[in-house]
Amino acid sequence: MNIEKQLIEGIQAAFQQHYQHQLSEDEISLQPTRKDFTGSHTFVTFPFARITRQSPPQTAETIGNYLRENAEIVKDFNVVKGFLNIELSDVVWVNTLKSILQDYQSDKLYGFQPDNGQQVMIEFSSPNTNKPLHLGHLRNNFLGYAMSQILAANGYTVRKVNIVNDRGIHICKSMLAYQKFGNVETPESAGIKGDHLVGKYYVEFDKHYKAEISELVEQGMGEEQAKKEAPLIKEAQQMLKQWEQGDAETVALWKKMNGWVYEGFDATYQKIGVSFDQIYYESDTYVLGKDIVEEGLEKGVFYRKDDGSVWIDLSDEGLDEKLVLRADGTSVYMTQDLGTAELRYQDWSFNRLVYVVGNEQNYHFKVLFSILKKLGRPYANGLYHLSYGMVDLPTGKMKSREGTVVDADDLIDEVISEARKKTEALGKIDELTENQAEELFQMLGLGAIKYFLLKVDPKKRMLFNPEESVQLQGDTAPFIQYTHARISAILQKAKLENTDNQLFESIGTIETSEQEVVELLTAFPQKIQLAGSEYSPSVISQYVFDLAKAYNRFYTEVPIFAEEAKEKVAFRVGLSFAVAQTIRTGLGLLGIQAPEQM
RNA sequence: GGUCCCAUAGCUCAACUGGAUAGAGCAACUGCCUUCUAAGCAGUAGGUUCCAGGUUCGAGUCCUGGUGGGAUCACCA
Repeated sequence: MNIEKQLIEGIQAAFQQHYQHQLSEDEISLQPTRKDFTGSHTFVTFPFARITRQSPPQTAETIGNYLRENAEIVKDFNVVKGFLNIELSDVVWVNTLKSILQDYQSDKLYGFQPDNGQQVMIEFSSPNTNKPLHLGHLRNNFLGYAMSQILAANGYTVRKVNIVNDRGIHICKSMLAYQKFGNVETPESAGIKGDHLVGKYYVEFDKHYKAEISELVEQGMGEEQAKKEAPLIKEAQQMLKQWEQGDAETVALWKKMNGWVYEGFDATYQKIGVSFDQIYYESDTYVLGKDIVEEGLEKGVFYRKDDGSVWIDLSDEGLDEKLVLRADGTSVYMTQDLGTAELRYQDWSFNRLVYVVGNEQNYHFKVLFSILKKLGRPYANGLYHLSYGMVDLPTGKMKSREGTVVDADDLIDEVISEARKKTEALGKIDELTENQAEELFQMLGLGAIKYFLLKVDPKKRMLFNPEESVQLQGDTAPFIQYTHARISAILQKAKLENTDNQLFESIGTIETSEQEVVELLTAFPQKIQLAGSEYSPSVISQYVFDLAKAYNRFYTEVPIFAEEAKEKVAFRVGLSFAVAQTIRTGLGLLGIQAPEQM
C-alpha cells in the first residue's frame, strides 16, 4: 500500500538483479523531487557508485528501467546527473486520495497515531502573580498548547500543567504598594482587570523605590548600597518574612490580590483558548525538595560545606558547582524544582516531562536534569526542556520595568479589531448575524497572532513586528482560513448537486496541480511525527501554509463543476474535502480554528 | 573571561537533518474578477548563505580558526 515502501522494495530488487547486491531498507532514502523536474520521488545514486561500479547516471538509468518494467506504480522516470526522478502512475494518486478519504470518513483521524501507552506531562505558561501576561507569555502559551495537541496526535496521553509563581519578594512589592497607595481600590471600583490592577501597583512600587534610591545616592550613598538600604525594599522584605510566618493580615491581603490576578488570568486564558489539567502553586511547592537534599547527601551526590550549605559538583560534565540548599536551611530555586519534579511524578507517573521555558534558563535545566540523573530517578531520562527564544520588538528588547512590554490583553484586542476592520472593508459579513461576525473576528484575529508566533522555529529568537502580526495576507492564518472557507463553499455546492458522495475510479490523467496537492496530503502524517519529535509546531504551520498554497493554485487552474467527466468532478470534490479536513486538523493542532465562511 | 545559542534576498522567515539551479511571505513592479469567495492566482526583480581554511562525488548544513550579536555563569525566581 505504502508508496515509499513499494519503491524501496523495487530498488532493492533492482540492485539484486543487476548488481547482485543486497541493500538494506535504511540504506535507501527517497526524497521529494524538486519542483523543476518531473516526478514525485527521487532516488540519489551517488553513494552507490562503489557497489554498482558504474557512473551515477548509468546506475540511475539501470534502476529506472528496472522500475518501469517491474514496479506497477512507476509510470516513467528521468535521470539528471545521478538523480533518478520517478514518476508514478495516475492510478496511484487516485488510490492514495481514496485511502486518505477513508481515514477521514471513519473515526480514525488521518495522520494521527494510535495510543502508544505513554504519558507525557507538559508544563507551560508559569506566570508570576505580580503583573499581567505579556507577549513573551503568549509565545510560551501558544507553544505549550500546540505541543500538547501535537503530542496527543502522536499517540501520547497528555497532561497540561501550569505552575503559578504566587509568592516571593516581587509579589510583596505589589502588595506593599497597594497597602501604601491603594486607597482600598478594587478591580470593580477601578474598572480594571484584576491582573492589570495588581500590575499597576508593581509599577507603582518601582517608581517610589527608584525615587528613594536616587535620594540616597544624592546623599552620598553608593548605588548598590542604596538599592539594599532603601526603606521600601526593606519593608517588602519584612513583608515576605511576615508572609512566611503566616501573619494573618499579610496572608489575607496576599489572598485577596492573588484572587484578583487569577480572575484576570482566567479571562485571558479563556480568550486565547488555553486550559490546564492541573495547576501547581509555588506557595505549596517552595518548601519541597529538602528530603531530596537529605537523600542526595546520604548517597554522596551532594556535599555539605562548613557553613552548612549543600552543593553538588558537576564540573565533570562541564558545569559548575551548584548550590542546592542555603546555609540557613532554606531552599533555592533548584531545591524547589527537584521537589516539584518528584511531586509531579508521584501525582501522575509520566514517561516524559516537558518544560516549556525560555532559553535564558538553559543552564538551570541542564543542571536540574543532571542532578536527577545522578540521583537515579526513574523518570530522569524522560525530561525535556523545550527551550524557546526571546521575542524582540522593533524598538529592541522588552523590559517590564521600563514599560516597553507588549501587553497580552491589549495585543489580542488589537488583532481582533484589526480583523473586524479589514473584514468590514471587504464587505464580507453582510450575510452573518452579529454573533457570527463577532465569532469570525475572534477566529481571524487570534488565528493571526497564534500563527505569527508559532510559525518560527521555537528555538530561534524572533522579531515581533506589530504591523505584520495583524496582516491577513500571505503567510498568515487568515490566508489559510480563507482557503478553508472557500472549500467549504465548494463542498456545500457539491452537496446540493449531489456530487459529493460519488465514487471515482481511474480518471485518466490528473493535472500537475492536483498531483501536488495529493502529494502534500500524503506528507501530513510524517509532518505530525516530525513536529512531535522535534518539539516544533512550526513544522505544522509551514505545512498547512504549503497545502493551502498548493490548493489555491489548483483552485484557480482547474475547474471543478464545469468539468464534464463525472469521475473527475468527484475526484476534485474529494480532493477538496481532504484538504479542508487536513487544514482544519492542522490548524487545530496549533489551537487555531477554521471558519466555514469568511 | 568560561560555557551555550544565533548569523541565509531591503525586511521577517524556510531549506525534508550532507543532495540538483538556496525557497516562501512582506515591500516594489506587470498582468488576471461575466466562470466554484481576488483575504486569491500568474509573473518580473532581488543572494559571495558573516569571513578564512578543511573534510568528499557533493557543504547554508559537518570540523577548525576568526568577526559580529545574544543568553548564562546569584545563598533571585
